Amino acid sequence: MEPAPKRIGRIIGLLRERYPQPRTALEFQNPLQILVATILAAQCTDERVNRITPGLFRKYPTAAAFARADRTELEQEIRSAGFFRNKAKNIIGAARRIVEEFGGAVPDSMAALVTLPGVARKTANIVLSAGYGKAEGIAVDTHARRLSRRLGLSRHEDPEKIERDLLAVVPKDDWLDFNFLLVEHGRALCQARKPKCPECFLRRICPSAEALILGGKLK
DNA sequence: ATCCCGAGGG
DNA sequence: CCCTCTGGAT
Repeated sequence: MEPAPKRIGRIIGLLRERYPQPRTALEFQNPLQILVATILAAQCTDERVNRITPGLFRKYPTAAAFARADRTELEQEIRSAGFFRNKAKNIIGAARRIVEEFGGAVPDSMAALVTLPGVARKTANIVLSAGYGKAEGIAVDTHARRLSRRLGLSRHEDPEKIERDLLAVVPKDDWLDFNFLLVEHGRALCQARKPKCPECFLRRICPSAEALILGGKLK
């Protein structure tokens, strides 16, 4: 295998070729909406979140509206996303802090975002990139973790350690899109259960597919 | 390490 | 049945 710094350029080039418009599948129109949608997306498909959010954003158009929400009512509205008690509590708690400490506007820095309840680096990175077009880091979710490990970009399990490994090899100009590129590829081919290595355009530079090639199952 | 938690796929 | 879905707090 080539050293990571060399391979990463090829990987990103091939991913960009295949996924020319990398972006989140979550539907949103402003930073507050991508924040709420990302909180809801924990351990839940984007598709399911997108079924909930249109009605939610109509009913709660601002942080102040979420801050005033009846918790039990909100729990029922987001129930199908799972973890609904924690998520409702965090959405209301984050909205209240946004109103009280940030003048009603979702903060646009990592340091401020991670002070919101229910928001850690993954969610903050998504809000920064999708909501503000900024990148202070790279979001490491279940897809980014799985693909980073399969591609040999990190051996760690802990998302924060994986992010450090990624930040060390991914050129800064690619930080903004890198998570979305991995997620799109994770959904299209590199699924958790049955990755489609035989038809994957990365198979020749992927250690995981390489194992199949050497085993004679692939070429 | 454990808990939160519903829904769909295999 | 078990695994997975863009995690975070205790």
